[in-house]
Amino acid sequence: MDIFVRYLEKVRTFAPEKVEMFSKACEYGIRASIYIAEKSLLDKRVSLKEVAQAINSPEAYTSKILQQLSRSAIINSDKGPTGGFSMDKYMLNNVKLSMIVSAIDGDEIYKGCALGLEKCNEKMPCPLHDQFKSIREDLKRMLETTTVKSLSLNLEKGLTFLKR
Amino acid sequence: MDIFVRYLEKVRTFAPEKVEMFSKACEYGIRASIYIAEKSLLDKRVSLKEVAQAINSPEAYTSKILQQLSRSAIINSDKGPTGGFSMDKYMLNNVKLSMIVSAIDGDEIYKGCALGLEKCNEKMPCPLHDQFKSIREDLKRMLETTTVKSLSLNLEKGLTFLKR
DNA sequence: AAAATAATGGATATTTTTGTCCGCTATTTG
DNA sequence: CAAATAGCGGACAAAAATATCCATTATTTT
Ligand code: FES
Ligand code: FES
Repeated sequence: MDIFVRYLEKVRTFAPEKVEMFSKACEYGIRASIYIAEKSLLDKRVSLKEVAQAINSPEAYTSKILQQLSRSAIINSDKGPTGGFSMDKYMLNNVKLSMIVSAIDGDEIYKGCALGLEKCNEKMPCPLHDQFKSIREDLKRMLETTTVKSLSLNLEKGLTFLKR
Repeated sequence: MDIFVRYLEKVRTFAPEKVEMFSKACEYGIRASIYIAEKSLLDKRVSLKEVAQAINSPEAYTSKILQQLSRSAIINSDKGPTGGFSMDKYMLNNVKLSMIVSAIDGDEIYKGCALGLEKCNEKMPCPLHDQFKSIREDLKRMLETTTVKSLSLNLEKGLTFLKR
């Protein structure tokens, strides 16, 4: 079976280069939020440049994503010297990953059909519906129960990394 | 919280339109395989046109995907009159979804990091690694244990649908 | 008030993915 | 062997996602 997969590797001339669970924008958004949260725990604001360096993301693109998170009231942004991005106490204690994902990728991840049919639909399920449902629910539950704060605490302890 | 999400809906001016677990190519590939398998169970070959209609996909694009599956030896293709696509007995009984996904999307879905770091890595895990791992493993197990045949049998029974 | 700083918003560019077109090859039928 | 059929392969086109540029706005410091 591993041989089979290796064989496919060579033959795969067509199709996507990368396929990930979240969009790049969302990945940057989550990583940035965790970094901002970590610094906010120490009452520090961070500039766009700092964020982009910390999470190893393109600066200008990251700017767009932070704007989106700011508009969604998940993070604060302040202009001018001493300005930058931060997360206030309330958000620090309450923001779940699901909010960031919703703010950037929308709720397709929850409502979408595994096989791309127009919305997941119990009444006319696609062939993969049953098998997919529980996985999607696990993912949803995970995103809805995981706080950004808990992730930033692990980061601070040096247990996890935002870039390599 | 529901109000929060609805609020985001409006504010969401930036970012991806659709974010799905598999690429479109892979979705078409899986749906096509299930359809071809269903017909092959009745010893019928199907043309590209039939497949595209059955799964409601763009014909020319579907052609590319079927070529890929054919090169990967998952389905057979025959030229000329009476030609078309089919799945032989062996494949019919042995093809798992994971093989189709590997053939089209590659194995990024198994190896990739949830937050987009260069490959998932136990030694230097991203902040979401632990939470993500079990979900990814569930997904992997599901794909590796689900046969195309079983899905096509449910389809034949009218329990599931390839288009709406 | 002027200068410096940092985010913002809009336009634009690049890359990737998705989708199309069309002449070619192989196969079957008559 | 000619005609019809059906997939193949390469080039091309459109759409979406990702990424960049730069002038502007808001804020702070001097
Ligand atoms: S209908 Fe496809 S996942 Fe529910
Ligand atoms: S390192 Fe990110 S998922 Fe394993």
